[in-house]
Amino acid sequence: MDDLTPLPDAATPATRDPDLTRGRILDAAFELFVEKGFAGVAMREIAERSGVTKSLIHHHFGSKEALWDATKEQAFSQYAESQRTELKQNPRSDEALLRNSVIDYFNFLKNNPRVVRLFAWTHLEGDASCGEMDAELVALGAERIRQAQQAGIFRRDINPVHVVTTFVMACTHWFEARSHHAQWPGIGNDDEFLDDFLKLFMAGLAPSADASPA
Amino acid sequence: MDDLTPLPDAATPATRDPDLTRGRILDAAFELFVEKGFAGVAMREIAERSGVTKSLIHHHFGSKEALWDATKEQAFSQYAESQRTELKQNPRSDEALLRNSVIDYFNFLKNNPRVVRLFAWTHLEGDASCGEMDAELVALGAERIRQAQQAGIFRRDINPVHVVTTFVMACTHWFEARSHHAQWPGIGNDDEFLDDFLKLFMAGLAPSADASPA
DNA sequence: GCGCTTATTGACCGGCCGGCCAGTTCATTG
DNA sequence: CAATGAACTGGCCGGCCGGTCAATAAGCGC
Repeated sequence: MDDLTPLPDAATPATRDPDLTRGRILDAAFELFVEKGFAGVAMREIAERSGVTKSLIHHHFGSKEALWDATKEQAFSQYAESQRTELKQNPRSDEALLRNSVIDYFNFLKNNPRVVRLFAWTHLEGDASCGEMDAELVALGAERIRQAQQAGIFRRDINPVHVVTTFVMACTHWFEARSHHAQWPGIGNDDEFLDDFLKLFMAGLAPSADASPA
Repeated sequence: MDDLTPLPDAATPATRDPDLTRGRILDAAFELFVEKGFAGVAMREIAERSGVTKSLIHHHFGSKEALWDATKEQAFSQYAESQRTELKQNPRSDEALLRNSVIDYFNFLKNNPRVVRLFAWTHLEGDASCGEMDAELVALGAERIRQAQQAGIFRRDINPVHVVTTFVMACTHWFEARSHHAQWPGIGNDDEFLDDFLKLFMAGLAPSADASPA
């Protein structure tokens, strides 16, 4: 039955496939929620975009809020998995690792603008679930920095969690607030900003000559 | 029927006062929009909270969108004035000025969480008006940094706009995404984070020993 | 005092909202 | 081959949405 299915594309799958239907609904919900936020999207829109009846969405997800939760959970679990693998593939703790982590995180956000927006909506909701998910990644990164501090690679008088927090927030807000600073005179593009931020960040972390160890 | 109205306090001003009415509507709209966003608020709620009829809001502002625009404009003009006076009161260009600017901006956000949320909603809308308003302030700050660079106080190989951008974004996101990182293990409170960020930031700006002038 | 303007009201509108339900189609399975 | 249950549909519901309108009441210049 799957031999020459020429156009199973947008609508009307050749055969019933609840998993695929669920996925199509989630995809449409993701796009629309990310674009307009929970309150700004109508179930009818999601139904229309996913090529499915409104009733069917309720059948699969129960309610609009449950669909929103499912949307966030799918997106965030993908995000967490992507970040975790990236973080764990290099177990060494040095300056280059941190620099590359910043670059990787920055590029992830650059390539996943919808995840950035989803974070922003979630923050405004006060939903802490995405933060809990990040806690593990941050703890991992902070531990690497702590090791580098003890090895004398980075200055010791800064909370490693705040090091991670600083670069995560600077990168995230660069993309979240793009419309805010896009027109500022003299501002550079993504790569130029990343370069300058890395200069500031890495130099700020270097052990200071006059710093007295606690 | 209106003989013994015992409580004229919150509502029912003794006499008609359209300016005060406008203000009450704007206050209620600000609180609600900031809390739930444009799409999440019903005109009926604003009417109820401000002690005014829904029709009266339309009389004064025309439409929900116009009220939203008026709300943003009022809040942002207050923000801009507050920041401008703070920035212009100290014309010198040195390390202490930048440090104090960061502290002032950080504390402004800390004391005005509703402005922070309004920025976030506005960014998600893609509305660039608040960014245009900030452009003037940023240009002013960047010029100060450029002067300090030429005086040899800061390293010269970083775009001054990116210096401002970095601290603005780190501070803003600290408050915007509080629900995200509030539960991270080992993270400090507002003042501890500000201290650590300033250490990183100021040390990162110091002229590097081995930097060759362009 | 008398109008004129305008602030203010409450009732009302068409339309859209999320959700529900009775019914139909389909795949599985015993 | 039933028949059972899940996938799926169209239509409907009560209620809320933003907005309008005619009518009233209060300030204000004359």
